[in-house]
Amino acid sequence: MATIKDVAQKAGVTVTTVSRVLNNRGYISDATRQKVYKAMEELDYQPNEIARSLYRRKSNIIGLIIPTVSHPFFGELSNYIEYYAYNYGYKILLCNSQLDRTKEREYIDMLKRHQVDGIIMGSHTLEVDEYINLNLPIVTFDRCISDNIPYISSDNYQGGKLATNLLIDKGCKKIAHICGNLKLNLLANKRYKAFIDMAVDRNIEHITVQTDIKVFDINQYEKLIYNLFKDHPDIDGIFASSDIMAAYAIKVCSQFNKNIPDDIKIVGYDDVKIASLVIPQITTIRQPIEEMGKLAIELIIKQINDEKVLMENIFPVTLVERYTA
Amino acid sequence: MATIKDVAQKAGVTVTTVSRVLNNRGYISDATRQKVYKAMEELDYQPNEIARSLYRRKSNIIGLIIPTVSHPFFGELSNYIEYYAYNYGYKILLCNSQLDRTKEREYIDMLKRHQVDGIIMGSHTLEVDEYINLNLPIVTFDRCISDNIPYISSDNYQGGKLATNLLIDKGCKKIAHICGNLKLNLLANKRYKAFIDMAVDRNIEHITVQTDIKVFDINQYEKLIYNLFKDHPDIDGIFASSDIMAAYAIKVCSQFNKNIPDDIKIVGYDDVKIASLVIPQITTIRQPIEEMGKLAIELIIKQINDEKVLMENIFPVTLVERYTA
DNA sequence: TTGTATGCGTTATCAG
DNA sequence: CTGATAACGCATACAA
Repeated sequence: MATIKDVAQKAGVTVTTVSRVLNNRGYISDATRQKVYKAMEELDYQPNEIARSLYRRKSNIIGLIIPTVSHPFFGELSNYIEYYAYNYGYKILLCNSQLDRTKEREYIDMLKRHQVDGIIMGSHTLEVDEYINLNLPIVTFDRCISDNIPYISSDNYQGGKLATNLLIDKGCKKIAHICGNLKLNLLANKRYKAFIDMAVDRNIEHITVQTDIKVFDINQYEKLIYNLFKDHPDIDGIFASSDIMAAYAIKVCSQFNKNIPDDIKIVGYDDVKIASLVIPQITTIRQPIEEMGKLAIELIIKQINDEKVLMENIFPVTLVERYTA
Repeated sequence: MATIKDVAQKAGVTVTTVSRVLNNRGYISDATRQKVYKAMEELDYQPNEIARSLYRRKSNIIGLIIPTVSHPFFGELSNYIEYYAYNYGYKILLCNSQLDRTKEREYIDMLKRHQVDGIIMGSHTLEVDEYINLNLPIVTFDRCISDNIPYISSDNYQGGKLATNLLIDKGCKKIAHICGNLKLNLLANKRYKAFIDMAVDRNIEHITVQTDIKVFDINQYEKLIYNLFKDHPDIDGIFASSDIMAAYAIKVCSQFNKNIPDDIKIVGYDDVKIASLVIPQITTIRQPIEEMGKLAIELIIKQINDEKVLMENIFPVTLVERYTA
């Protein structure tokens, strides 16, 4: 790889001059500018961003820590995050924590060593104090860590309310909520809260099942739901905390010969692509994934530029009625 | 952020010594070693990987260019790629080309500027010569670029053969193949080849529809398949070149009130998670995604270490019979 | 308009 | 066993 020195030599000038034309700083005669351009061309010169980063103390890299990009929600989110990052001149270092504590901690350290300019946290297995001492622009998804770390979420309570009320309005008498592990202190737990509130409020029999700590490990879903149906054959409504869970619920329904939506109704959450792809198409609570990804990048960049940011960023949700409820 | 200088100062030694304990090089007395450790601890020192990269001329970063991580196949693949990269001490810079020529080119340049140690190419919109001149360890998925760039693929011809023969064996009389754009010079085109060969060989009426150039843009699938069904209502077998396409085919079948597998049979490709999640569960050709991701990393690393690598890396496929055929 | 010298944080070479 | 010092590739302050 050619360096700035090679270019300088070839163009018969010093590195300073080359640097100048590279960054359009200060005055340079058109003649030398052309010479430099020519030399750069001939050598296929690309400035070394590592060296630039070192000098500027800024890498233009943002770390993204999520449970796993293979989960459709995070896959779609990551796609948008990377898209907008790139538009703003930033790059994304991808980290799949697999919701493993040790791995998440190692990733954070690794990102700091690599001098990332900020971290987007979609994985939350650590305690609050491990995050607040990071001393780095951060934005989290779905978790409120402290009052000076901005977070992004959908209006979980409202989403839970819409979903639960829909089930009840449609005549369900015994409803279940399938959700991630409530010990994880996530804002998604508000969906659970809303579920309970509505069910109690409207005096409907209800039950909740949680995943284990590895919330996004989809391999556990089927058994979880299977057992739910086995223990409670009379359930006639399900509010699943993700579309993937809802899809598994549909699958298990077919094993139990339960007819959707006649025997049992299902509402999902997220509105990922497959929600409208599977048959029956999933009635769900839509999160604006693209907007959320875009804002994550904007919040990181604002912090990098020392601009003020809103700490609480809650996006409205919408009920998308399809076939399952 | 504390630097090695700060540590040196605090420990009352020079940076040389600190660097030594950091890298376990040369002799150092246990006393000073402890002093240095203590200072590092107190300052929460993390070595600056940017500076290290500059000196070593090695970033330990691998660039990953794919169409989009939101597509389940690439989402799952990326998860494994990142997983194994991390195990080997490498990090992944994520690039979603969206199958845009300009973007792909820009990403390649960007990755070179950032001094990545290698590039994994899952997106192929450019001409051969744009790839062969980049002078960097590369491995591609599903495309043979030149005889000194290793590529990874599944046994596409065998996959196409298995799928097509299954349809015919099960009694289909008029079969269709839905695939990506054949102008893209991908190895996946061998599935098409096998489809044609088998159909001709066994004298079965057949037809093919292709996506446009943006092969992984799933928004076009539904209309494509809808039109296929409209133009050819008598199709009774479909070989889709991905499980996602297969899922869309299922969806459209329900719109046409076609019964699966009685009226029409469908075979997908990939065996991503959702193939066994949707109802009816998709009969498909399985690619070993994890192994392929793992090998991609290993091939890159071997090249980085100047070891010999196999150029052609074709994984066997297996027919997974489920419900749709 | 261009060049010289210095520093970004680290590692390696060579003395001591 | 430890310390100066140069170098990695680039960008800036200051001179000329």
